[in-house]
Amino acid sequence: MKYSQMLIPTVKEVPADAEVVSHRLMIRAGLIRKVASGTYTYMPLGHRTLLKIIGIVREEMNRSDAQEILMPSLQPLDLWNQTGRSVDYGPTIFCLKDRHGRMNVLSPTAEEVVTFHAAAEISSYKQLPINLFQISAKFRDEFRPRFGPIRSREFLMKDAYSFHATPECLEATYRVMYDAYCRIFRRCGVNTVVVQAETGEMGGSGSHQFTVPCETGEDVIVYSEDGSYAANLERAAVDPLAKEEPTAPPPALEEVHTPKVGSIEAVCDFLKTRPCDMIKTLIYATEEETVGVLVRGDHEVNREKLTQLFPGQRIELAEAKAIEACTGAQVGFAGPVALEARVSKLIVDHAVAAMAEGVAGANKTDAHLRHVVPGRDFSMESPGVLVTDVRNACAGDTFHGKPLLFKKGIEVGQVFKLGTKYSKKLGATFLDEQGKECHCIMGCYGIGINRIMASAVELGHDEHGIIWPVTIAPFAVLICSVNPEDESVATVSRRLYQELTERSLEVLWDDRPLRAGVKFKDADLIGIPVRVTVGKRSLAQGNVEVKLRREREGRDVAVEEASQEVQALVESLLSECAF
RNA sequence: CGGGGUGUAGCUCAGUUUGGCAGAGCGCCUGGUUUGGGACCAGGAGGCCGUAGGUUCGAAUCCUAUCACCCCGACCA
Repeated sequence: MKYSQMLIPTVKEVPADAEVVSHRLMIRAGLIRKVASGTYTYMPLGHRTLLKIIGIVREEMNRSDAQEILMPSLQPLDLWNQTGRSVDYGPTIFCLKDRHGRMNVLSPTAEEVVTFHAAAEISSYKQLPINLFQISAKFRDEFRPRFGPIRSREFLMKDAYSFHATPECLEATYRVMYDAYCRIFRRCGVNTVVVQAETGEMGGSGSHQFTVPCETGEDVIVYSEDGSYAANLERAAVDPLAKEEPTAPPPALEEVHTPKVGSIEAVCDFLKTRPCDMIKTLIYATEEETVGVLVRGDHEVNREKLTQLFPGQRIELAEAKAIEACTGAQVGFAGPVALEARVSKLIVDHAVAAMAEGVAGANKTDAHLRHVVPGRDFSMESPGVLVTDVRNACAGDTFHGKPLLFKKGIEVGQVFKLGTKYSKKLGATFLDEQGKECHCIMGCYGIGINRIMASAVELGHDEHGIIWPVTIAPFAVLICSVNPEDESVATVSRRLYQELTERSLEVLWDDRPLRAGVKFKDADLIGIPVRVTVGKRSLAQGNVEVKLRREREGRDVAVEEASQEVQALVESLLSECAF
């Protein structure tokens, strides 16, 4: 392909709305353009990279005996109502009404539709297991699209769904998918960390998340230094803290007047104390009960851990009105003392149970209590009270005695064991060998195609531009003709282009009649792994210059040997991404 | 959804405080000189100042509404 004929709109200056490095470079290199918030067009170069990634994903899925299908993005809301996910997903789901008044969703994933097909087409254990996948546009009405293609409202996802007769069979396919994912990310040239993950609104019993560690990521990975433990923050467990032994018997409760001082920070300021000396009391509500949750002032409640304690229920922070009704005080003054009687359950985090004493709200507007002693001033043993782990891990925590470390990352893939959640709701059953009707056991497996692309840029770039892994680069080789009007340069360039193309290499030929500097800057920006520079200067010695994008210096190679040499280079780059 | 910010040329942004000819750099077009790391000279095209109302002799500038986009937050009581 000739550069002069291709739409590669590189820019020197970055549009103001690009924040993170991958977003900036993808715009500067002319890979993408924004259409509206969270929606992007992939320009020719960017599209080629998407196709490369899709190709690798497709190959590995096929190799794993998954079968490709294509389901509609437009799906009846009714199916989503049947599984209850129209509610679980909430406002993140794109919903639209057609001219007949029917409600439709723009698919964020496809468990409902694929299970609908399984219900219709699968009737015998002899048809199982089966693994179906598609690569298609997905839609999420994100409350806040950001980081360019990393969190967009429309994106490309590979989603696979497997159906099984037995848990062992699911286990086997789960393993196969897990291995396929390792190969896919390795072949795409992005390093991933695999962590235990929560299943969120997908439901199910087990999950692993594939995360690319980098600063831009929105996910937090928690791990121990020796690698024996890794989980995402939603799931990361912590050891209970050691019980603080008071030096002296704690004084009696003391009420202090704290007018309009509601937040942890304000109370600390006002009472000259520290967040870690406070007991934070949060009031949650499910459909039928009110729940009190106690964490230390410097800790955060972990929503997933809390949700686990109330299976089958939605648990949300209570509304201000409900909080006032429950505590008898304005928001900001809830506290554990005498709270047990006002809530149906009281969840106490281990770290609170370990405190010798603390400061807490007094359940009375504009008042706090000092010297609140867990166990003395509120029970930790009665039936309505549960002492457990409900907070996020944080710096200083350990698990199994090993210090926990934290790293940000971009989630690029996740595998789930779903179980029978969807097959039960949608009636996907089969007859087993005994003729007994059973529900299909399911797994599902997702990969964010655009996120692989963005992650690769996050991992592979320098101050001049992108450095693509050869496997997903838009082209493997760039021929840069620095004096294209010179006859010998034109001839040698054309010859090299032909030779390399005949060797099945994908070549972009920069034939533009521009100054060398401009062309080199563009070359660095778009990040093609191998650059062959053809110019009068080296041609005088019968040479061209061959340079890797990731290396500073190139070297001269005789024209006759150039294509052979370049092919060898490309192959050695390819072997770095082989598994 | 809450808070903050920004909408002026394809891009980055001045001009708005204090109302008075629509600006700069980059990019684009033409001609010339250059030609291995974003060249130089000369000429040129390009904007209903987000949109709709209002105030005024006069509005990019002041007022009102509205839309879009960006940032922070959205469990820290």
